[in-house]
Amino acid sequence: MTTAQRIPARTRLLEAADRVLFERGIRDTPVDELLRQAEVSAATLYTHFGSKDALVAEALRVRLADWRAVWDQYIVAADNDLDRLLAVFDALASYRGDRRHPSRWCAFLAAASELPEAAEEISDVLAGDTALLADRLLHLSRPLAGGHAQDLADEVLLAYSGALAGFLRGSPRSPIDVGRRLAHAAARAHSRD
Amino acid sequence: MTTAQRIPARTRLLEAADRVLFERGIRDTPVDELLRQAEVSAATLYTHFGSKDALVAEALRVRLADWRAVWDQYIVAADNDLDRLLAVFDALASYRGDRRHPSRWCAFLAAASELPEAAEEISDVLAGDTALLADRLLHLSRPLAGGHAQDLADEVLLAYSGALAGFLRGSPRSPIDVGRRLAHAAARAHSRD
DNA sequence: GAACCACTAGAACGGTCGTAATGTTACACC
DNA sequence: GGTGTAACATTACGACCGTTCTAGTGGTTC
Repeated sequence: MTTAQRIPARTRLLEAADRVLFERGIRDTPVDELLRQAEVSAATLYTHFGSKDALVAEALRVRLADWRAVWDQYIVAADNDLDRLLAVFDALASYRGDRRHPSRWCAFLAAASELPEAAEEISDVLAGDTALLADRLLHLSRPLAGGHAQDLADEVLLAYSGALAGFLRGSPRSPIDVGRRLAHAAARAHSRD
Repeated sequence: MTTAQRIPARTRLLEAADRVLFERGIRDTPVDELLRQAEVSAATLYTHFGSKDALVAEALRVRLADWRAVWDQYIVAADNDLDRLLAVFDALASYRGDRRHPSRWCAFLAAASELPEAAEEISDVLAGDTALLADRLLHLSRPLAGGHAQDLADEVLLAYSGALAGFLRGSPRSPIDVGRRLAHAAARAHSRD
């Protein structure tokens, strides 16, 4: 015990936050629960982060960076334009399969929904997630749809968001598969003309 | 004043709930705000509904019924199979345009996201919404996709959910238009084979 | 060995929220 | 014209939550 656990308190807090916050719900997770999970005292949390909101924001930023890295891998691994565009669904499947980042549906959309008037710091991360998705999908759409790249990108982003919302509905069929099919159909529709 | 407002307290409460709850956020709306908006006393709320949760559940049930009715109209008004399937987007645009039912994105999905461990009564309404959508879309998909009707229905439901999530992201392009296009592409893809 | 550091445990504060209780008013019906 | 019912305004209670405070511990550094 003591500090022989080596992992610093700040890291343990962020990991506990990532593990609990988006699975149980941000509002439904009291600070005490985070303290218990991280095996950290209240004073430590407040010296490191200043507030629960700030910890939430930081946990979201970490998630966004992790997610971006996973997505990167799948884009690089794909070997044609279509697969590169659809890689976002493979990355999502992989990210959700990783038990270190559990989540009922989507951490960013959940934050937006649960905390409508959250600190700007928090809503900024959702904006960052959306911007990342929009920018990349637009870029990946260009070789497939040319002048209609913006339309295709919008459609894939919507299919992606729909897949996430599908988890909230508890769909019997895999939302990721359905979303992928949908994006595929959109890509074919745009590459035909 | 007095009871000369004719509209009974119960109705005023439900209307206020519908007006405020899903725009401001269910958890972010304290009971006092509902009382103020409905011009009703606390005792009246608790004699009529018993709890805030029960009022929320009832407001959701009313929404579901209203939404179903609007959707019905658009299905009836459509004059071919494709338009009948896509009517869900026109109905959504109409419902969201109605100022009497404001909502940041979707009342049912928001309830599921904001109240993860809500009373069963509440999560039942989300299940009811999903079931309504799934059943109807499957039925409407059959004349278009035959044996692949289930796939098409899944895809349209996902496009619909994605459009709703699009409002959370504050998309610059109209999520409903994008969702409709996506559903259209899916329908064409399935009717070709 | 003293000063500092990151951390711990636990209690306490201030605020908010859902809910219940209390006492009052006014229309509606027999 | 008296009674019942529905609604009224206001206050109080009890729980919970985010945050702060107090006091203390163990290890590292000069």
